[in-house]
This record gives sequence, structure tokens and C-alpha cells, in this order.
Amino acid sequence: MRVKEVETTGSTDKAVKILKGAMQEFLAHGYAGASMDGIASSAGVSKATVYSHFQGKEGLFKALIEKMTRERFVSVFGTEPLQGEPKVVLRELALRALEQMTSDNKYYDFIRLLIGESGRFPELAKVFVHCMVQPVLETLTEYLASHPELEIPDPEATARITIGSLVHYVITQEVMHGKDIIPMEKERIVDGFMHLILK
Amino acid sequence: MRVKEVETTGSTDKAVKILKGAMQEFLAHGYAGASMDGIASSAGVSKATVYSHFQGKEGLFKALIEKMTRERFVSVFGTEPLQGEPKVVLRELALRALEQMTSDNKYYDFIRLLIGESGRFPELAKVFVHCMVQPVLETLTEYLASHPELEIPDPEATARITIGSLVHYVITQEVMHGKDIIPMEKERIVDGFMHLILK
DNA sequence: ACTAAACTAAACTGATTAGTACAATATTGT
DNA sequence: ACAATATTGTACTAATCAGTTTAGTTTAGT
Repeated sequence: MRVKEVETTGSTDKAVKILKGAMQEFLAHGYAGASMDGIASSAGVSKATVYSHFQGKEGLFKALIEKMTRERFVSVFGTEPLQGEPKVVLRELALRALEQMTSDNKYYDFIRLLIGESGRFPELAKVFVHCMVQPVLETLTEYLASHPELEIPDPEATARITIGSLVHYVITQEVMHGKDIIPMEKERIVDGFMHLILK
Repeated sequence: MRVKEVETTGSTDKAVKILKGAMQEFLAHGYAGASMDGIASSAGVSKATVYSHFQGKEGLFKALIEKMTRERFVSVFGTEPLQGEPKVVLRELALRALEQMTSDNKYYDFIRLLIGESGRFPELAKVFVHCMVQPVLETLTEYLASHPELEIPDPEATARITIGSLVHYVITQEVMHGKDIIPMEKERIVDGFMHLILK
């Protein structure tokens, strides 16, 4: 069995290196556009090693997307139970979410890859919905439902509207490069939403 | 000898056939995944003819996406100036938009293709934003601004929230196959939004 | 009917691809 | 030190790809 890897640089765990290289290549060129040679080279590993750790291109892709979905981007919205005054909590949630989504350019590529391949890899899209969208919606739904002073008849639908406003803003401005054409500061989206929900 | 065809429709318009075949192939397999042989075959045309009408794969792809963006999906939201009581107009706008977006399965593939390739073809994404997103936002913004009884301090931001709610709902439910995982009828989204904006 | 342009099928180039095979080398646990 | 296991580099297969060429056929304008 393998022992604690106290020692050498990074020569150990190849699987991690491979996934890192695969991430680089798949995010940059898409599924069909990425090559196994490129992935091996980018991972600093021989191609045979790639095939000894993963079943093939499709298996590697699925493993990568699942891993990224589960580990990497879980905390974009955060799923800790919310508490506090809506005026403060909701504004901070929205601002933090927008900040997180726009802080890492790789996130745009991840969205592009995931949506772009959602037709050919529906299972992966479902993992994303299950691991990222559902928990966030549930957390927000519960918070909205526990604040009757907001007078929200359908907290679940309202949670979707909230998240939808933020995600669509990011997709339009950043993913689709709309920033130059229809610019708008994120604060206006947040303020606009806060006015709607507190009114 | 072959019987002469009735040439009413100008069956010689190969460019249209090619674009049709290209649409089929690109929507099904993505940019990198589609082949020029497949496109020619799907269009019922020889490969040389494809290259005599378009500059190559990239040129054909750009021509197709621009055409689809400009012609095919302009009327998803509609850009005729809105008028009437917000309670009626906004609800109908939202319902019609959702209905249109979910009526044609090809629309999901179009969204996948466009977002998926927005990193490699930023110009095309910008054409989409300019031709589809911007006009809709402007139309809705103007309507919201012309109804002070709604007490909307920032109509432009509110228009984005509106469209974002609807588009994100479609992306989550249909494009990302979330229907089975987090089901919700479109009426609830519309009602939830109407409550927010009329409250 | 004549001609020029459009089209076709097929073969071809040169490059790239996913995946495999294999012999040589490096790493590891004991 | 020894043996099992990982890893490497290279070369290979067999398929596919974008794009070109060619020679023969069809179409359309006059």
C-alpha cells in the first residue's frame, strides 16, 4: 500500500497530475478538441500512464468533470445554513456569489465545457445539477421560507429567480463576452434584486 | 436518362442545403466533432461544392451561427414595443418566452453550441448578445421604465433579472437535464416573478 | 445547339487521432 | 539486495480529418 508522501517533489501521485493536465486541455479545447497526447504532455506523463490510470478519453473526461463538479466549485454559493436579517444576508450572498464566479477565469471555461457537452454527456450535466444547483436552491429556499416577513408565497420559485438572475448575469457578461456590448456593474443587479425582494 | 426535375423551388440553391446540413451536423456533434464529409453528405451535396460556397469549416460555422442568430431565434422574446397593463403584459411575455424556448428541441442544441464555442469564437457570442439579448433587454427596459407605478428604480437591472430568471430556468431544466432532479412547472417561475415585481 | 459555369464522385495529401505493444528504466516494499 | 510494480519513450495500427485535385457530368443562359 502507499505510504504518506512526505518526500519527493510531485513525482508521486500521477493520477493528480493527469487530472490536472486533462483539466488544462479539456478546458482549453473542449472534449473533441483535446487530444490524449496533449493531455499526457501537459501532465508531464507518458501516454501509457494515462491509459493505466483511466479507461480512455471518455472515462478521463467523466472522472475530471465529476471531480471538478464535486470538489472545486461547490463553494461558489456556499451551502452553510443562512441566518440573519434578509437585507444583509441576501445582499452578501448575492455579492459573494458574483464575486466568486467572476474571480476565476477558469470558471467560465468550466461553464462552457459543461453546457457545451451537456448534450453528449447528460449524466455529467445531471451530476452538476445535483451537486451544485440543487443544494444551493435548497439552502436559499429554506432561508426564504423561514422569513415570512418577506411575504414570499413560493420560496422555491423565488430561490430559482434569485440564482437565475446572478448566473445569467455572469453568463451574459463574461462567458458570452457581453461586457463590452451591454456593460453593467454587478452592484446594480444586486440592488435591483434587493429592491424587488424587500419591496 | 434522368427525368428532369421540376425546378420551381430553385433546387439549385446549394448554399441553403449546405447550411441545413451544417446545422444538423454542428448542432449534433459540436464544432470540432462535426466533419466536412458528414456535412456534405447530410446536405446531399459533394464536398467540393461545400468548399466552393464557403471558405472552409470555420467560415461555414461562422456563417451558420450568424444566420441562425439573426434569422431563426430573433422572435423568441419578441421585440415589438410592449403596451398594456403590467399584470397582463409581463405575465404573457414570460409565458410566451418560456413556451417558445421549450417548444423546439433544437434550441437547446443551439444554446449548447453557442455557449460551448464562446471561448473559441468570441465574435459569434458577441453577435448573439448584440442580436438577441440586447434588443430584448432594451424593449423590456423601456416598458418597465414607462410604468412608474411599478416603482422600479433601475429598470435596466430589473430587465436583466427578468430575462435571467427565465433563461436560467430553461438552461437548468432542459439544457442541463435538471428536469428529473429538480422539477418545477414553468408557471411557478412566472407566478413567483409576477409576485416580486407587482408586490 | 453551344458554351461557360456549377456540380459530382472519387482519389489523394498530409496531418492528426485514440488506443496498443513492447522493451528499457525507475520506483517501491520488504 | 531483490522482486514486484509503475513508468517511460518510441513506434505502431487503423481510422479519421480538412482541404485539394481531376476528370467527367449536369445545368443554365443565350
